[in-house]
This record gives sequence, C-alpha cells and structure tokens, in this order.
Amino acid sequence: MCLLWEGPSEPSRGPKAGLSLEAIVQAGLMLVDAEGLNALTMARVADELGVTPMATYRHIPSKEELLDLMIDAAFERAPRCGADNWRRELTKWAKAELALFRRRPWLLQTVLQRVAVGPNWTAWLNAAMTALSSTSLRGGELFGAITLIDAHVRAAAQIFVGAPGAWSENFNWVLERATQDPRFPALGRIVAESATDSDENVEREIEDQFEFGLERLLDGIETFLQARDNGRARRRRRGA
Amino acid sequence: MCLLWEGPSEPSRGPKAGLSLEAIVQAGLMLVDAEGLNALTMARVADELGVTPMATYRHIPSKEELLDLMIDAAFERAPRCGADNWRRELTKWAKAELALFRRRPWLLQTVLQRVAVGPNWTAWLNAAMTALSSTSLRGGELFGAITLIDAHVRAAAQIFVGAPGAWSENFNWVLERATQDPRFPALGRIVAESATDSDENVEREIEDQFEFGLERLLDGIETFLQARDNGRARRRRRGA
DNA sequence: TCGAATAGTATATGACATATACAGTTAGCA
DNA sequence: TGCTAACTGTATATGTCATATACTATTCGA
Repeated sequence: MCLLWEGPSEPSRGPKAGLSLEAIVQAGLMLVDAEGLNALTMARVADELGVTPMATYRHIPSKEELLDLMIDAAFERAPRCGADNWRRELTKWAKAELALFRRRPWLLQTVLQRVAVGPNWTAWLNAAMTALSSTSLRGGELFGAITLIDAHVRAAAQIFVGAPGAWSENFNWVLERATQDPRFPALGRIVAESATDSDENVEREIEDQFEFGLERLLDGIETFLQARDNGRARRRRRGA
Repeated sequence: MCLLWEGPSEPSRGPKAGLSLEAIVQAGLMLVDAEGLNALTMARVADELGVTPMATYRHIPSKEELLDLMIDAAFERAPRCGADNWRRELTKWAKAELALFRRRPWLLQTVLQRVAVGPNWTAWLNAAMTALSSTSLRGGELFGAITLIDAHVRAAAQIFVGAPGAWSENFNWVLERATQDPRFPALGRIVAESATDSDENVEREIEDQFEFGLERLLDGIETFLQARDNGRARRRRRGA
C-alpha cells in the first residue's frame, strides 16, 4: 500500500543498490506475461535479475506485495477519456480494458478481493469518471455504472482468454452432454437450435457478444438517465 | 471432469472404503466455508476425516480436481425459474446467485478460467435459459445475456464480501488521497460532492448499487428486444 | 483358498516462501 | 581520517505443502 503510493524510501548510507523495486516489478511482469501467474516464484524473479532469491526481499516485504505492485504496474497507460459523448468515451474505455486483459490474461486471475488500488488503477477509474462527468449520475451511481462496465469487460475477457482453447472445448463437451441430459431441457433446446461453431468463428462470436452486452449496458444507463432527466425537466417546468 | 459428471467408479474387490469422494468434498466445503480458501490443504481435509493426507488420494487425483468438485458442489440447489415474465425470473436468478456468493465468498476466488462446469452449475445455466426462453433471444445472444447478468452479480458480490471490511476501508483511504491528487481531477470532484458513508450505510448502498445495475442491464436487454421485435413486426406487416 | 485389486499408512521428495545470520560497502559524523 | 551505523546482497536453514513411492492389511472372484 505504502510502496504502491509512496515508492521505496531512499537510504542515505549503505552500498548502492544494484537492484531496485522497479527492476523487480518489471522482471516479475516479464515472467508473468511470458509464462503465466504460476511461473511467478521469487526464485524465478531473482534468476531473471541474476541475483539470489533473498536479495529481492531487501526491496519488497513479501511476494504478495510484489504481486500488488505488479498488478498496478500492469494498469499503466490509462485511456484518455473526454467529457463529451459519454457513450463513445465509455466504449473506448471498455475496449481499452478488454485489450489490456487480453494482453495480460493473468490479471484476470488476481482476485480483486483485496484490491490492489494503486495510482495506475486509480487513473483508469478517473478516466471513466471523466467520461461520465457530463451525465447527471452522482456518487454511488457513478461507481455502480463503472462497476457494471468493468464486470462486463472482465467476463468477456475471461471467455476470450480461454477461447478457443480449453474453455470452449470443455464447454462444447458439456453442451453436447447437456443436450442429451433430461435434467437440462432448456439448455438442450438451445443447443439443438444453434449450430456448433467452428473455432474460427468462436473468436468473432465472442467479440460480437462483448459488443452486444456493452450496448445493452449503455442502453440501460441511457434509459435511466432519460427517464430521470425527463422527469426532472417536467417537474421543473410544472414547478416554475 | 469425469469425476464431476460420472462420479467415482465402484470397485468389486478390495477392502470396503471408509472414505468416499462425497465425504472428502463435504469436508473440504466445511473447511473452506469456515476458514476460507487458504485453509484448504490436503492435510486439513484429511484431519477433518480422521485419516492420513494420502488416504484422500485414493479418491481424488489431485487437489485441483478436488477444488473443481467442491466448486460444483457449492452450486447445489439451482433456483427454479419459470418461462413467464423473464424480467422477474431473471431477477430471482441473479439474487439467488448473489446470495450464494455471499454465503460462500471463496467461490469468487476460484477463477473461472478453467471452468469447473459440472451438473450443478449446468443446472443454474439451464434455469437462466428457461427464464429467457420466452424471449426472442437465440444462441449466442442467450449466452451473452446470461454472462452479462452473471458478471454483474460476481462484481457486486466481490464488493459485498469485502465491505465493510478491508475493501471499503482500503478504498476510502485511496479516495481520500485521490481527492488531493491533481492527477485525478474527476475522482476528486466526485468525492468532494458525495459525503463519505458510515459503515452501516455501506451495506445498504452496495445493495442499491446492485439493484441499480441489474435494472440497467434488464433495461438494456428489453430495449434490444423491443427494437428488434418491433422491427420484425413492421417488416412482416410490410412484407405480407 | 489363493492372489489380484483395492484402502489406508508411513515415509520420502521436491517446490516454495521466507527467517536468520553473515560479509562486504557506503556515507555521515567523531 | 577513520569509525560505525545503515545498508545490500548471500548462504543457509526452516516450515508448509502437494504428492510420489513403497508397504500392510483387506476383500472378493476365480
């Protein structure tokens, strides 16, 4: 937390460090980007840096904290969102987040329970807030709307990342089985109707589903804004 | 996968088993429900059953597989959804899922990447499909819509589970800091406007945000259905 | 009744995070 | 100018885990 926001403290005495927080985090990112979250061990990180495992502990308190730092670092380059046309800007934001998750799938595995809220992630939040700043959404509504979009992006990314590999394979297997299973009549009907896609189509279809969902979300928000703003206008007219 | 769908095979010879898959999974659930996912070690599970750690391996191939079984077991009792009034039925479904995640927060930590799609989870899917079966949604659209709802529920649950503990504390700390930080003007403005909530209100507010989001989602789907179904009707009228 | 298949045990191994003790380095201060 | 506290990186040790391997006891079908 403090490392996340305040960075390392610089000592006055002692040998100059060959190592740095920055370098460790970068090494971790390199590793994880290339080989996934399971490959992240202190030993591997240390190797990457040509150093003994314990050396890293001079710069970070624990592996967990390193992960937090890596997560925030992964959220570099928040998109720049304008305050005009919230629909367009929010779409831009969502697509940027989706791209990020596709580039760094391991981020999806880092549970947000103990959120690593650092400056970079905050910049993303700020961008989304900016996009929505011209609407009449306030306080909790803003967080609600952004959480909504974010959740959708994560879900889509989750599916993207697995497809057309394990996920869709596994899933198609289940669907096939479910068709025959009398316990799942509705599912069986759906599957019978829709042809199984070839792997090339899966990617396209997921993309479509993402956009479909995003449009539904934005529609929902828009409906809400219109209903409320119209109501307000009417009340104002009548009241004045 | 096979254990998940076909259950254990019953041997003809050998001593009768004191242990069973069922018992192991239940012990695991008990443990995890009480002490969280980190408490799940084979040794603890074995202890719970009064047995050596290795004994469990006569019934499961690995800890990972045990987790898969536990996850599916946790999804017992899918809600019964009718085919009338999809909005109501889908709302029921979403609330049931939210309740499940609040009862078993550790489920949120089990990443869905390598989804443990078992009979119980499939029953949930089937219920949602049933709820939507009276609409004109088809194939991928159905999956898209359900994924949308599911993602929203998970996100809300995520926040619920953390609040009013670490998450909101942590988060408020960040918000406070962000207010002063010139890098996050939009965020600063929001926070300045909306008063910080007392912990009692946080729970209520999250609940509201969940319902707010859910309504937006359903609105979005409804808008889509209306637009399309109207379009179809018009085309049909003109065409006929 | 014999022995292959099986359940549970005992013990060993290897991966991993991390504590502890140490050796070499630097800069402020006596 | 050197002393030494504050520091960096290393070497080694420990404890926790999942899980392989070898073993003993049990059961049923041939």
